Amino acid sequence: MERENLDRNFGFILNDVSRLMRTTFDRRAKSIGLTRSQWWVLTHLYRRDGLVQAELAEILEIERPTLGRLLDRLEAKGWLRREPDPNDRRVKRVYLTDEVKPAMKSLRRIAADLRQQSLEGLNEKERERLVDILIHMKTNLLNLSVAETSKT
Amino acid sequence: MERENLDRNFGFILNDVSRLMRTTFDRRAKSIGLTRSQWWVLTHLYRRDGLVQAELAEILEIERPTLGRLLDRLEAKGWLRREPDPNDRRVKRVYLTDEVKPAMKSLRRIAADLRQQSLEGLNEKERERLVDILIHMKTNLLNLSVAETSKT
DNA sequence: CGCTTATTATAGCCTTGCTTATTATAAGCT
DNA sequence: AGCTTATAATAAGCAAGGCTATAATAAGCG
Repeated sequence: MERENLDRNFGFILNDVSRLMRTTFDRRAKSIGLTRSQWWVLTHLYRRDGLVQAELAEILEIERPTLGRLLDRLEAKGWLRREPDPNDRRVKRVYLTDEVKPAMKSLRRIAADLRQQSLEGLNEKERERLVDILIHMKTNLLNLSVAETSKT
Repeated sequence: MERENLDRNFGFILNDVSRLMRTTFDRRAKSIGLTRSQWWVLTHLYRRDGLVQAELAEILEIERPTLGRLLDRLEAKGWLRREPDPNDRRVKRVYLTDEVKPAMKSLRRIAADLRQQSLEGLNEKERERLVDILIHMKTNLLNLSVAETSKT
């Protein structure tokens, strides 16, 4: 009979939670002048500077053009520089500027607070459980994606 | 010490899962000519036709301008009509066209399959648990949102 | 060496989020 | 009735996803 309960359609609840986390983060980080996506880029570069754009896009699991425009905005605001690779002229490597370090601290604080607040009322076991389930789902979905878009 | 484990940053895993579900749905629904967001609009109208745009936006939990443009595209493709309300000339009511019904069946199939496939390998109890946790989180986040954006 | 294939970055276009501003109309109050 | 406030829809502008196409360059191979 497949009674569809719209209120418990988990696909959309997931979507809602994801959207709320993004918008809340962005609202709080607005004064710093960065969005969550931008922060995520900086976080990865912070650990590993000088990455090639294609590598970075791969790590972040976003498309290259999407990353390209993120970098445009970040570069325009002075958070990073793109430098040509001396060995491969197709390549540009991405380096953080010195402005980044002080901002990172505030952003990590924002992220940690938000994580804490969104999980309020859930015990440690439930939190672990949640992450396990999400990782499981992600694996399922990635397998589908690979199967359906393989350009053979 | 706050060792940040990027691979288990649940905020981004959540984001990834949500994005993968959206893109997978959209890929599969492409031949019908609808996106997941558009399908979600139609689904609600299907249950309750003739809604006022502002009500519909409220139900869908999206901003009015966002809904407005969604409706533009849906109307342009002939899935619905906007009609003026006879009692309140500010208002437009939204009605589905007859093309919708047959398409809904395929879309529900796509949604159900995707739900099934993404949850593959998780038992009933875990699925219930997941939805409970997500609803809990959504409540937490909505409370934050209300507190931080109240236009007093 | 020279031709073909692969790869990097980017431009361009589409969708869906958000915000803020504007216009038309209704409702409320003195 | 007339003025003020509230509400509905939309326009305009920004961000971040996706996809396809293109130019430059590298790599592979006959």
